[in-house]
Amino acid sequence: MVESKPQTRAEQKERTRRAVLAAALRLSEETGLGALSLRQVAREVGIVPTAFYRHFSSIEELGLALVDESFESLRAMLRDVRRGNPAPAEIIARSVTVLGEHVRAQRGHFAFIARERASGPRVVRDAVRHQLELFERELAADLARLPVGRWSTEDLQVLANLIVGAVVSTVEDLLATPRHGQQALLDRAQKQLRMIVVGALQWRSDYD
Amino acid sequence: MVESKPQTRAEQKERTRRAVLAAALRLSEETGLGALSLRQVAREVGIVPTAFYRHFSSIEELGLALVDESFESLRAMLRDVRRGNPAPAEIIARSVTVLGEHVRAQRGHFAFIARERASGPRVVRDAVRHQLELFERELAADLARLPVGRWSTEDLQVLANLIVGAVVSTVEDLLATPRHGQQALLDRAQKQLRMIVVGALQWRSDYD
DNA sequence: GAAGTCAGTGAACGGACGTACACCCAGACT
DNA sequence: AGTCTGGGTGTACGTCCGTTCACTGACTTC
Repeated sequence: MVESKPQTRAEQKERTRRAVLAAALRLSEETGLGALSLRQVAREVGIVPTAFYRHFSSIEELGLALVDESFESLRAMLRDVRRGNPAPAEIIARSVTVLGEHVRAQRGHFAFIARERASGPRVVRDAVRHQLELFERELAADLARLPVGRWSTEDLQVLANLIVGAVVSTVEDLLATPRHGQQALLDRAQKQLRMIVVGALQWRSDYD
Repeated sequence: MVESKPQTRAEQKERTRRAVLAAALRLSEETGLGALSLRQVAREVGIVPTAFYRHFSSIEELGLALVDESFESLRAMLRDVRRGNPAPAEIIARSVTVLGEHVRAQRGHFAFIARERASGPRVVRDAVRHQLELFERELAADLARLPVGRWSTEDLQVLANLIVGAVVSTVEDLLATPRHGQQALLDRAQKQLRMIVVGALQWRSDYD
């Protein structure tokens, strides 16, 4: 591997590192990270197997880097939703639209999270679950800022967990569905989120 | 392998077949089915690798058998919920309790579904997703029979999908949580299901 | 411009894998 | 009783794997 004009050495290293991450993301979509071999990744990138060690000491460590990368995509999505300060009534519709766009644009990252959350090497799986938990808390904080409803902290957590679960489930379905069927799934998700919010609002006054 | 007193030949074969399935279920909980080797399974069962072929022609085919087995567990759970004709107001509480019991008793099957739904070999993953879809429809039919609410067929599907998603998500959390923390997850699931149902009931009158 | 650093090379290893094949021998069939 | 059937055995193969080691040569440092 030499790959065109590297300029500085650090720059070239970073370029290869990114190529390794991209290759691993692509290949693991077919087999899962746990069944991915260091040699496959090296072959895909066009380097010799031993060169892999210049960047990561194992597939697991590479996996942890992919967790970081993938959750950066997820947070970018949240930022994209918040951008433009949508009115409360529009938040759900906007969120679902943005979700569809980001899943299409960053398919690999979303697929990685959905997959490795349930099946990766233990350390990777735990990292994904931990990050998802943080993400849930972040969402709960966002919900707390809404001018509608006055939920208790605990109810907010439960609600955020329910929403994240529904979204992850939607993402999994999106990933398994050809382009032309995806809008129907997004419409369904919108309906579900509305149901959840309506239920949560009612909940407070009726059962709490 | 010869294993004590076989009696008839078919009986002995069935016994080995079950041992193979059990071993594969146990081992795949650590690595995922996609990273499971035929030799590992054979070693665990105590037979020579080539004897594996007397029962399955590949790990994938074994996986499909595990899909059947696992969904049989899932349906047994549904039957267990229905048994005793719980009053509408108790259905959620009873369902959640039964869920907890069955996840504990058939941990392997539930873990298999949760895992391979997102990560298995393609044919296995598709089989799991297909079975889950059938299960959703079955649940929708159950919901339609309830004396509360009058949902449209489409809304029933959407609602069933939301419920199944929430339950699967709960199962995944249960599987990652030590015994003493599981009741809290079940309580949370109960709250979430109540929110969903309240929302769905409200939904019909407000938005449909 | 000499010395040093380090991403990438290439050969080699021991081990695990899927699968082919010839074989064995206890239960089933006639 | 004699033959057949088929689950399980044992050996052997070619391939892929992770990891070791000594190396090279372009960029960096002084």
